[in-house]
Amino acid sequence: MNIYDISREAGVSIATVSRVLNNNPHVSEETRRRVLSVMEAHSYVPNAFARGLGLNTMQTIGLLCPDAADSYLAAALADLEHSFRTRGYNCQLVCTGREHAERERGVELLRLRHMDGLVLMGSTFVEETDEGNAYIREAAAQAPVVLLNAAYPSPNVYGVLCDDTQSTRDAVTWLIQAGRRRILYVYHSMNDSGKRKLAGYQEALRRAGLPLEEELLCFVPREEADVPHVRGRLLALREKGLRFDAVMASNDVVAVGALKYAHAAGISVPKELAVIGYNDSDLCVCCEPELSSVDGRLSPICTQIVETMLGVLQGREMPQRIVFSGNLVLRGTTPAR
Amino acid sequence: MNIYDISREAGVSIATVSRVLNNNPHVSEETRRRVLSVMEAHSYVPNAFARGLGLNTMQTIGLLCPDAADSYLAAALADLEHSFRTRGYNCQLVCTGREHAERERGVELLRLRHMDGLVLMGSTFVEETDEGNAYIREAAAQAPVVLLNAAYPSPNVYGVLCDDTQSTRDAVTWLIQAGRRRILYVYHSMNDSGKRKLAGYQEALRRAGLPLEEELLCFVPREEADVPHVRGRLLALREKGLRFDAVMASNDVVAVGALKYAHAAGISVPKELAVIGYNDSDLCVCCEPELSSVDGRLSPICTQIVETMLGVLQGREMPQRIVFSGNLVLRGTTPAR
DNA sequence: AGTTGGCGTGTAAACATTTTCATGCAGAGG
DNA sequence: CCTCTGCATGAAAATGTTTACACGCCAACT
Repeated sequence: MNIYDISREAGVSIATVSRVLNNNPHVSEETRRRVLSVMEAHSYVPNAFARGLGLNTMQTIGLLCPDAADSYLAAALADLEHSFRTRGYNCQLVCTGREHAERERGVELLRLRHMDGLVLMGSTFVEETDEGNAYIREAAAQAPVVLLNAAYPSPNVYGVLCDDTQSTRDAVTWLIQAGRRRILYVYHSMNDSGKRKLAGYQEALRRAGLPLEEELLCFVPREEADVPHVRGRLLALREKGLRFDAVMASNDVVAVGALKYAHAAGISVPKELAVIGYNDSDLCVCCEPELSSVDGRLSPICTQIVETMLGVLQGREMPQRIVFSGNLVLRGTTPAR
Repeated sequence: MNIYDISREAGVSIATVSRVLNNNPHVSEETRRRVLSVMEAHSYVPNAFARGLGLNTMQTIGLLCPDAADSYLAAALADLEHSFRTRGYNCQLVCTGREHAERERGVELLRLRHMDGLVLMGSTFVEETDEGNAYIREAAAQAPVVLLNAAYPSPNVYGVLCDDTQSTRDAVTWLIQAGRRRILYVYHSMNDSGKRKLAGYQEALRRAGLPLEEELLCFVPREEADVPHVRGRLLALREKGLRFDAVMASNDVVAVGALKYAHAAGISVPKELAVIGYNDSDLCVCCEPELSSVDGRLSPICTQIVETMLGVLQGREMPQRIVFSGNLVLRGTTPAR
């Protein structure tokens, strides 16, 4: 069943059928009805590929996700896909992993499958050097690129993000005002977002007039950023005599590791140790006590990503960088004040 | 840049260029090299839509996911996408939600976007009645449909699943052998998989000669299948005087709710209350004590789904139903024996 | 020497749309 | 009555591939 069969049966030309298909107003009501009824009768669906060839688009957005199993990114995935679909776009999922080569290969699909735009999910995609980000610029030369919680100033590249510096600064400042003085910062990544968070931690201490102690910075490589590893790591630090009365974590999983550490070491939370996570994920409410965390505003970020992408695709001028401010969500792992 | 430009510049016909593109062996080494170098020079990429039109496929699989934010499905998503991509297929993500109409609309995209196959992620998709599953049969008339952890006997529909009955039976039997007699079954869904799990619970009791007590079946509607709701629900049951020494849960989140209940009620786990979850998700190791759970074999299931799909697409005969048996993973919420 | 077969290559049709331009017709205005 | 305008419609070109078929050439048989 193609447009010719329909046109023949309806006694019109294929141009008219096409017009009906595309809701072109230059068709008489009667003709439109006749054509539609023939389509209905054969439950005709236009060929997507031919349409793509003619229009040079199949209304597809590529969602590049370093790890769909990560709860933060999974939530973003669900949100983005749903919003794009209700706006008439479908999403191609590409789980790239975090290696440069993998990400580059993922971006390649933009060209190979001729997508209309790309969403790079997470600041994993943005590297330190300009050469490292060459692949983003190349992609942006083909179609608009929108970054989730990251920014990279370059033509046709847009960033929608949470002000991680402010959020982390606020959280750490809260801890300081609650009387904590030795705040361990446990972080799992030094990508764009990771750096912004660290800066926030440092700013908070500086503003409070506290010293920046090197030994209170605890880096955990991403592969070891799981609960048992973090727990073990903190236990080891304690063994070595390090003392701290609060933990600021770069994500919720790491924070849970800190809670586990406290439990293992017989340290009471939040009395002896306060803990704040990041992302306000489902995990928080599963903890005992429930985990205080920073809400990274994922939902408004996703909404804005879709808005930005569609705006650019419609030729509108869009801001290249949109920042939301995070909120501290207090629960059981921070003391009452 | 199209195939004509390349052919002109390389001094060959478009057929030859196409042959080079498709690794057709009927091209002399010299010609192939010349064509390739011209392509390279212009960094030519064949038009995906035209190719789709010619070949009647764009090597795309539709992944229909009721909820990408669900950790079980998110893990499956990552696994499936990666496997399909390494096998040359790309994935279209569609987050359908669990409503019948939404799912039906998702399946519609199979036709509209001309995908090569559909993976329905979760037994949510399979309904009780044959009329309810009409949309699956219609989809299967267009392209192969593979169900994740569900089965529906119909032509061109394939199911890859975990033997939930056996797994649940084993887990409950373990609890019985550990001396527990009043085992509360908390479940959040009565779809295909949910029913199989419940059957396993009942079988275990029957085989052990224990009575099936209606009051020990605790159904929690899906919308309330989160930690605080389950916790509240169990507290209410306790208020009403119900006593139980173990909880078998239909997923890990529900199990965490039971742990929270125990904590709130001052009940010690696993001494006074044993808890077993389902799916062996990341959550397990975040609990205190760590959650014992049933490994639903998601990874081998995903691998097999891809295998089945590709097999069918290559015209091979594939089994319509493949079952893996689950494993009980014992951690801290079950007593030592 | 003539036939056969295989291989490299080219021609042209097929794939199913969209879109531009032309055409015919009806009604309005001079 | 003629012209002009606007609208419904159609013819044909354009989109960029794949592929069936034909052709010519050379080597290997008969």
